[in-house]
Amino acid sequence: MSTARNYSKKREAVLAAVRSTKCHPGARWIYEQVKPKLPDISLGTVYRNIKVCREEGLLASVGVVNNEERFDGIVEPHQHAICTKCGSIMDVEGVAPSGQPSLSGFAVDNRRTVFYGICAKCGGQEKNWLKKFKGFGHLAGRFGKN
Amino acid sequence: MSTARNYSKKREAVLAAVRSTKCHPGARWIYEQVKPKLPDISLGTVYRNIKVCREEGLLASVGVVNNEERFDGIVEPHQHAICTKCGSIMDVEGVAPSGQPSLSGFAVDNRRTVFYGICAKCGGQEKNWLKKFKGFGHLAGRFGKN
DNA sequence: TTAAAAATAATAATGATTCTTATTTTTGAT
DNA sequence: ATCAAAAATAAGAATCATTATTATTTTTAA
Repeated sequence: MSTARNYSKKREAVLAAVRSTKCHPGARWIYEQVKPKLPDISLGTVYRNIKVCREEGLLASVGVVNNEERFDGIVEPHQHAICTKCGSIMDVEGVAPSGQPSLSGFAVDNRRTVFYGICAKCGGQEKNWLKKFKGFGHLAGRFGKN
Repeated sequence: MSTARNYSKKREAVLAAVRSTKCHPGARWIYEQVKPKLPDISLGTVYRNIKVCREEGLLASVGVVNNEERFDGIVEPHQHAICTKCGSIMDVEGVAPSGQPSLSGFAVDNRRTVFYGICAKCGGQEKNWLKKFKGFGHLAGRFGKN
């Protein structure tokens, strides 16, 4: 039972805003983008229209960065790399990981494969987790499966 | 400047709870797990100790499901598959995606590659996004990069 | 033109997470 | 063991993204 939709200038503007950028924006960015053009739009309307457009397959969720959900107007299958330092999200051209043996029976959403890490601009080298801590040794050690 | 740590029975219990399961739990699950053994523990303490253990590299964040962050006590490199329907998180054995051309310069955190999709138990077949909507055609079409 | 359905603004509510503060534990040195 | 400084904690307030509610305005089909 597909819900009937009416025309809405604000929904059009929300979708246009997401489609206008490659930054994979969140709700607040979209709101601030549309606000100058349609000053009486409310943040709730942005959220509601994001939801509607997702239901229609016009938008896809990319992931959550800093507790904020980010979206993509390009719904063709592709992957994403998310920098956990600056929060930027980049498109990744590459093959879908369908071949992975332990994914058998799992229907991968090819629009939602995410590589987290540090982007080139932010340094891109691994963090060094090895430190010394007083009184902490008893918790370390024995990583991995027993 | 590594902060000095003192021993804490509660921190030990939090870490033990995460290490005791393969379900990749969230804060609330950990809290409910530890609560019977240490009845005066508070949820805030769970959150704080998750944070501390992450700083020490003893725990890793796996991703966010239903607005809840999920963790893993196995910090050796491996990937995860997350079912967006039931919220279950499975380990994925497979190669790291370092070879992807568009990831050059991006330091992938090999503990944080996530495949979203539908698990076998939940159906595992693709959703059909193609529907008809009244008054919505003007928003559809022209997917992908202009 | 009109009435039902859909969309909206304003605002309240929710829920996960973080912060604050007074109190309790831990620890190293005595 | 004692003591004081540093660290950890409980309780609850605060934050912040997101969702729900409700009265009002738009859209649409007849």
